[in-house]
Amino acid sequence: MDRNERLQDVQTEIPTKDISLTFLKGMTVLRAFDEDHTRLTLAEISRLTGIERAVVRRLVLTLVHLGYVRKEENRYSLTPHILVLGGGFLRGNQFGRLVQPLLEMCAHEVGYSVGLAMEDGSDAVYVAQSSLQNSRYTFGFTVGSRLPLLSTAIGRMLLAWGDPARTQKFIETAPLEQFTAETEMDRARIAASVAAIREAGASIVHGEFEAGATGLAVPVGRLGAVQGALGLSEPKGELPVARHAGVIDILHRYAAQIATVLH
Amino acid sequence: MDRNERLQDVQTEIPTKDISLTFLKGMTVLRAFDEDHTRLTLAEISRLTGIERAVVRRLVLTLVHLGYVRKEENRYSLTPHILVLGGGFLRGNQFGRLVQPLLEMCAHEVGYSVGLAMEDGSDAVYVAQSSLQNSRYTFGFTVGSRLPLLSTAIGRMLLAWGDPARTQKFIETAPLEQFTAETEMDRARIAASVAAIREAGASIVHGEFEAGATGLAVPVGRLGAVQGALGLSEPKGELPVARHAGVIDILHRYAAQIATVLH
DNA sequence: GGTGATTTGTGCGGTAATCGAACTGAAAAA
DNA sequence: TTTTTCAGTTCGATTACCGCACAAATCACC
Repeated sequence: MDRNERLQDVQTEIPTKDISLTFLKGMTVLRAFDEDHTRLTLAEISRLTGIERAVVRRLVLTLVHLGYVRKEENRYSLTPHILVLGGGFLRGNQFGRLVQPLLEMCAHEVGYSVGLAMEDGSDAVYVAQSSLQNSRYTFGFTVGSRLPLLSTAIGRMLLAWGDPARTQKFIETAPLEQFTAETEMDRARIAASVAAIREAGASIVHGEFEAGATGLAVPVGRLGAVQGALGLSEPKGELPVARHAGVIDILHRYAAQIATVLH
Repeated sequence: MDRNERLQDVQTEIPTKDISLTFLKGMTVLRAFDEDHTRLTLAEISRLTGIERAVVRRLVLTLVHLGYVRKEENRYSLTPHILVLGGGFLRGNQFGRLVQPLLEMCAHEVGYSVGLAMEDGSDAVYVAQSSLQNSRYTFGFTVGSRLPLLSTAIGRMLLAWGDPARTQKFIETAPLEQFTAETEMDRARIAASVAAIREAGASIVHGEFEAGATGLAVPVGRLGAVQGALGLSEPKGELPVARHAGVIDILHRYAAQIATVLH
């Protein structure tokens, strides 16, 4: 529901000058395909986006023509081709060749799956991720997964290490969602948490996004010019607090290496 | 050069009916950002795509407005937001939660990094990948990397397990690129190789894409309704031929599990 | 400092591409 | 059966788009 409304906005929004409305609508249609909407009819897309059905049809047909969408019966769904768009970004920034091996070594050393996220508007986005080879367990995050900035260790780390003015404004005004019983809903206390994180150079947040899970994160890049955040999630509270400092040391070491790699 | 020409084609191509030209151009602009072109000026995009510069400007501004592209000085580059598009596809198809853990376990068992690829037009596209936690080495492939169908183990596996008529036509007509000295350039022999792979239910290709590297792959899904291919690349020829059968057995076992997960 | 070749930004008139309503027909649901 | 929901098509109105042409800024080279 929340996301649908955001898609609808595109329609009614005052068109800033030099914006191509047709392209805007096309991208809106493309975004309509997400985690919860993998197979859509034209009418569904039309309702989701608020775009006229005949228009949706032509835009979707364009996507089919380009190979991003396939038609099966009368439902449309994304093809793997959509991944190529992001693939160029990943390899162009050396994620595949240089960053990924560092993440793997880091994960091996700390004993937990680690991930690298970058800021993206009002979210953090996973850009790389390692995993544990002997565990059936996974959070289900992938490259391209989004995390809320206000309620996760990685998110607050990005806020703490980013532009102070922007961060302050974000904490004061950004929408705040209650994910778990423990999600902090008091903006002043979030601001205090972020300040403490900036002081410490590391972020620890417990149970505010996934119940029971603890997140640890460190910054990648210089204060005020943050490039991303390196972090891990530990599901069950089995990581003793006494080991936190050691894990963060390891993360810091790899974060420094990653920072040099990301030119 | 090769890719640029492909982008140009979009312009001159006869517009099939019910295709939105503006959206088509917009997507062409978005595709102009790839591995080799991470930071582009408007004029460069215009040359790359063959689209009028003023038009490019409006389309790029639209992408900036949507957060997919950022401007720094007078160059434009992709933001991590581009990954969100593919993220919906990945999680919607259960790659994060169900497929990834299987890949990790498989990699642990065979001792090599394994990858899952799906067919995408005239290429194979990596949709998931495990990794080796104790090695600095990496091929540099990421999710969204493309592999040629004709010259790789994974690619030929997809051809062998796919629709026979389409496969035959593809082998006869698809462009054929010489990647290494060992790349097979004789279409008849490629057809024979694919036929043998179909017979064997597994694919082994040596040095035709990356010099010295051996690829092994098995199909995911039923013959004629292939969903993907599970494979690994072994860089140095250190995997003795005697172990191939054992590795392929393991891959088959995991491929079966992955097939059931991808509904 | 000057000159020529880059850029990006902008205004505007013509037009072609887009829109959107209305209708058909088919399929699914009640 | 009726009712609803869907995709596809047609066509006239219009508006959003195109693309030229000019201006201004930047850079390189001499």
